[in-house]
Amino acid sequence: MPEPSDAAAGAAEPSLEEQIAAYQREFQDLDPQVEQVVSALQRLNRRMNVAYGRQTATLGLSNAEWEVLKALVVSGAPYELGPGELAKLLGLTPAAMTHRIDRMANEGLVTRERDETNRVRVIVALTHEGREKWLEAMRLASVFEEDLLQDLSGEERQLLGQVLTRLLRRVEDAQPDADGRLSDLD
Amino acid sequence: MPEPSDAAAGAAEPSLEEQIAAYQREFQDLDPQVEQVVSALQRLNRRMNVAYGRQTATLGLSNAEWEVLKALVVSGAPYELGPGELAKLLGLTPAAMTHRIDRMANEGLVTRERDETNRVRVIVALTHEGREKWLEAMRLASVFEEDLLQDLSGEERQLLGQVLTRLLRRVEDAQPDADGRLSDLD
DNA sequence: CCTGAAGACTTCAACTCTAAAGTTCGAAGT
DNA sequence: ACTTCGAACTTTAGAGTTGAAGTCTTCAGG
Repeated sequence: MPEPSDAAAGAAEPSLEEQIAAYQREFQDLDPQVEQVVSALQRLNRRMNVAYGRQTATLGLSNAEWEVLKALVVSGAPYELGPGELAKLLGLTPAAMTHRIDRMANEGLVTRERDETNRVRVIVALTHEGREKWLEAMRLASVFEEDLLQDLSGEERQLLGQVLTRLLRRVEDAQPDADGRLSDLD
Repeated sequence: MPEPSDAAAGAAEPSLEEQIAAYQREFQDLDPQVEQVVSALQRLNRRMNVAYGRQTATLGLSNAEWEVLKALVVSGAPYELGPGELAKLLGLTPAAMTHRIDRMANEGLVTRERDETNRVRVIVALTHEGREKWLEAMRLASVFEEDLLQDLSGEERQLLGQVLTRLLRRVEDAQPDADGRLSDLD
């Protein structure tokens, strides 16, 4: 048996510390404190997304579907949006949204109808089943988030929230939505 | 001229506050403090990724290519890794990495050769041009990051970095890499 | 009215990723 | 040496995305 010639075996992901050390080695004028914040933030976010993905998967929901459900719920009653609106909110092209809605309509998560008062528009509406799925996913997510922050004191949570919000404001002010479609949904 | 019948026009992305309010309206047992942290974190991260994407694009680099370059640089001299290693590090399938390397080799960012001591392995090596591209991108990124954190005091930066690192550790301990390929690279 | 322009959505072709099968090579056991 | 097994990579088929072109509808002006 050829021993796992550490091709894919030895490519352990570098720890956060190792990675930061590597950056400093390769690029001297780098503030380690800044890099610590940025790298931890990005890595944390990725791990969280993986966790969300696993959870929604247990409900038979893809991340793509989860995002559409979220957008509809956040929009509030009557939980209706057009494909174009959804595309913009999720940061997809309208074409992609057309197909995504196809699939979700087939699964009964949403309905698609033409708006009779303005026949150019199409209305995508959350079904009861779609809303239930969202609720289930939300329950899982909130447990996970609560657990994640468990070790933080109330004060730390507050501070963390405030600082992150300040940073967010700074980015948003700096990039005034330049191209129209930024975002995935939270 | 049909006036922008607010189909895609009126779908302004909800502000962070609006979104959190919407979640609470639709799902009562939600800790607003937790949600503030999580939502700000996710949104901030997305905006940052958009910013990185714009920057690397000005260098004629896709985000995909940027990630491969990062992995190679972080691996240290001689800046060589196998396709399998890269795939694992970036959280892609080996198949996807094969194609990505094809493209990057065509553009001269990396070279691909068979390892003559073990002809099963393939060695992907950073070219001089690839390293230069990485450096340019890194310069842009570090300026952006420095600017982002500009309003934070040294103390705040330190605290933020520590808290995020604690959270990261918590996630990583909880999901011991379950399926083998988690991650994009930071 | 009829025409032209612009909006909202869909269709189409090209691209990238995943999952699974296929190919090639190296290391043991016999 | 021969065979077999496993590892590393590539190839192939299918899902999902983008960008561009196309369709349908509405509205404004001649």
